[in-house]
Amino acid sequence: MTSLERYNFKTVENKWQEKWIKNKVFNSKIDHSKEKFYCLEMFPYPSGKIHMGHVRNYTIGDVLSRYKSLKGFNVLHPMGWDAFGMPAENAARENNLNPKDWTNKNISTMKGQLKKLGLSIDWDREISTCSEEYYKHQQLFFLELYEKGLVYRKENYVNWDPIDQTVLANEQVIDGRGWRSGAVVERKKLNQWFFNISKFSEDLLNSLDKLKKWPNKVKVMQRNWIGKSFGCEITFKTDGDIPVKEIKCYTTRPDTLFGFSFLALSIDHEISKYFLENDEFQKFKKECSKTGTTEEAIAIGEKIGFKTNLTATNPLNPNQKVPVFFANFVLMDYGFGAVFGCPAHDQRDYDFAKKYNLQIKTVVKPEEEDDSYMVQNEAYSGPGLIINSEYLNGLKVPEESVKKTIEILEEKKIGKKKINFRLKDWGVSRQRYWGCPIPIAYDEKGNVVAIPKNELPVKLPENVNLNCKGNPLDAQDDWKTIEINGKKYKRETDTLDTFVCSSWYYLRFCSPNETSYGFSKEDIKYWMPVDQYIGGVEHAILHLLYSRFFMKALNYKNKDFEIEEPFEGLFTQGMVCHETYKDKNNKWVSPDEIELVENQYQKKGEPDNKIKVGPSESMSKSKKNVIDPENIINNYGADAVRLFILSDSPPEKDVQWSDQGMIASYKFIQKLWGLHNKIKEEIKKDIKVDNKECKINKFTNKMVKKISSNLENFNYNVIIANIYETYNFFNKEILNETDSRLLKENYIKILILFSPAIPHFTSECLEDLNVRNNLAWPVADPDFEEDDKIEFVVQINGKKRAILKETKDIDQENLLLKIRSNKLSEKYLKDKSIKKVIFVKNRLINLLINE
RNA sequence: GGGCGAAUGGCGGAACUGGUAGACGCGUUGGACUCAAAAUCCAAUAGUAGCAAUACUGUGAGAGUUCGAUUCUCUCUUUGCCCA
Repeated sequence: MTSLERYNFKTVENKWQEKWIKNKVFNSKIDHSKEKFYCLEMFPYPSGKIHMGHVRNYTIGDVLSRYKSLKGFNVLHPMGWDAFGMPAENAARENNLNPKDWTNKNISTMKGQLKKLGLSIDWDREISTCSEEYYKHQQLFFLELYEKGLVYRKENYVNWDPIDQTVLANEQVIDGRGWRSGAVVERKKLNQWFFNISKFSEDLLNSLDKLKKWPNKVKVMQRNWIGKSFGCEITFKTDGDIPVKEIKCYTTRPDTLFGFSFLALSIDHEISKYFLENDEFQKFKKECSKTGTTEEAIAIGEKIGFKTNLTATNPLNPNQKVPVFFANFVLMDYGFGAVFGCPAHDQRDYDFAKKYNLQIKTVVKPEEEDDSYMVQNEAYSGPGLIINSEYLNGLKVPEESVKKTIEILEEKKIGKKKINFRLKDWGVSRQRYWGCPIPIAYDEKGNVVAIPKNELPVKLPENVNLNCKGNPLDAQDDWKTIEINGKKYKRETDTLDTFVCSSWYYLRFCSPNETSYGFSKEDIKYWMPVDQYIGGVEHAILHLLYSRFFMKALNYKNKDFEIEEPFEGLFTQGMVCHETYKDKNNKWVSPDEIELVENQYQKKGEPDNKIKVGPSESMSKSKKNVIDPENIINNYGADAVRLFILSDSPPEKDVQWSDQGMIASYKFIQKLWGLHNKIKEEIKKDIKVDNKECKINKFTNKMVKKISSNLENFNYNVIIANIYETYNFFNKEILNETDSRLLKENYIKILILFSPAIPHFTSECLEDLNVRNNLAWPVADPDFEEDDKIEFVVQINGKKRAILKETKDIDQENLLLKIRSNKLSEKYLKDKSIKKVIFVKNRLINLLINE
């Protein structure tokens, strides 16, 4: 390529991508002489094509990986596919395909697209969760956890779609209806497999403190999710027409016990067995099943109750007897499925009490109110003092009151202190075909038997009819029926939640080819934990919590497994957003269907179809505000795309897609190429200039420091600004006579500094200068760190009045002398006395004078 | 309702542990090149006043600490996310 040609990104990028793959540049192996760095981005679901979110995620990870490699780390940077899941099953059903074929086709498309981005990935470690080589190990883990007692089966409520005969995930229920069938979703009880994640609640909570390199935001979310609460277990004495003498309940507010006005039970509470024959109760139960299973649905939905003939006695006030209800807002899996209602100080209880005309007694007042304070139109749940509660009166809410009341209850042997967690066990059963089969079978009586380990994997049958109702595996009689030791069994037909697959994939990357087990001890000992994990904040809770649980579960009763936390560092990147467009019919329109005519968007070729511009939102297919990365890469090149996606916003924040910004990045690469050729010409001239004050050395050293620190702190947008700054500097500096050797030396350093962001371009330039091997991250040279002259800010009474360029390390007296001999003095200091001088070395001087 | 964050030019954003606010980019304006346009290059670009030097105002609002606050503290407003 001659210097006059434009930079041909297609040729250059292709050339380097092929070279990198051919020479296995990014392949990693254990090397104990080097410090390792495991960089992992959340692996993609192979939905068809990559989207801009992927581009951003993987560019961020790639910049980091390349930087760490240049710093001398032994970097592991793998990629794989979260390949099981619903979309494959749906797409296969619609197009009459096999989910496996659909998935594999997508994987190959997306792999090609990722390669075009020039990512420094060790593709030899590629894994796919839908492959038998992967999921057989997962089945073994399942059995191991089962043996350790961390997996169990129980009946649980699910969202049931009566038309499709299938279980729906919460997000598949839209306005109470199935997303596909439109049928009103029911609550149904099904036998499901559970991972006992709640066993580790305390541990999952406490070890969050050890995760120093996690964003605080995510830790807070996980803490809230785990939801540790200090409360009290109280036993209420009951009377009535059924043989129940006491009911246990859990509360975090025992201090409001004098405001007790009803007891509410879950419809699944054990005493519901006395109401099996009661038609009214059955009707009520049906009514309850109409509200979804999510906490949100319960919170928003109307609170309804069913009054029993039982009464409960207030343990602190035996004269008070209150009614007992079944209520739809009480969940069986929180506490004991029973709560005591104190309407004055809990909004939910307040709404319920209003509806059923129950007593509302105020027992907490805000500090500034007097004792006659009464709760009016809404519950008061803030801090204050206890009132109307005999011996509890005057206690500070909540610091003293909760603790003190628990002590009293414990003394009276009515209740005891209890710690409760909101975190529930993880239901992993899914009634679907395209997932990892659960390695379990049942005998005729329904007894559970584990599939013998030597018969793993339990493979998914290949040719199934996906168009049947319910789980397709259920209809596979020949697959279902098996024989173990001559006895007949029926297989479990549920498959595992795909979150299980992604809970341990980072281990598999350490030993992708290990056949006997999911990973080898030696491999994970070297590579784990993941030093930097990068992905969307939308996984802040589930995926990250499940992965953390999986490590704890593998660790449990296993001395060999030494890893406690999978992800040492976490970075959550923001989304890629774009304006949304609607046409005159209020239909979403994609950005490439519109054109700008006289400052007004219209649909291409339809001048009367004006487009309404909506707010910028995260790119999504449903709103059509997507930009296809492949087109963009083809038009502008991977380096330009990488440059743009990094440049406009800090990586943790959302970024606005901008066509103009994209074009600017493309043009900038061209400008850089022009500069490269100018520099090359300069170097050829072999100029010798003896100049110790060489600006170029100072500048480069400053950039080494800046870019290194910006890389360390994920200030990737600032790095791009640094690159522009560097361009501006060299473009000017090149006009001056510069020593050729120094120019070359510094320019090579600069190219290395640029290389994490725009690797194809810099590789080409370095090769063009005959620089080939042993590239290492430059180190700032202390000789050139600072200028000899420093700009001092001169403030008079705190206001900036001038900037003086003076020698470094000048002291206060000498600087004052300089100021006195300056015209400044005439203007501001004449006839004034200096009261005080504030002197900050090598930075600023502030003179306080009398006005 | 509770928790965690955010607010800086026309726009995206920068500013080390309190020390020159607005780096860098986009956009806009003017100029060069061109028959013309595109592309490219050069210059200007927080606001107000001024020919200018310069002065004053200015980091959501209000207070406070300080010689000095975008940065620290308090109150408020708006807004995002999570939980209820």
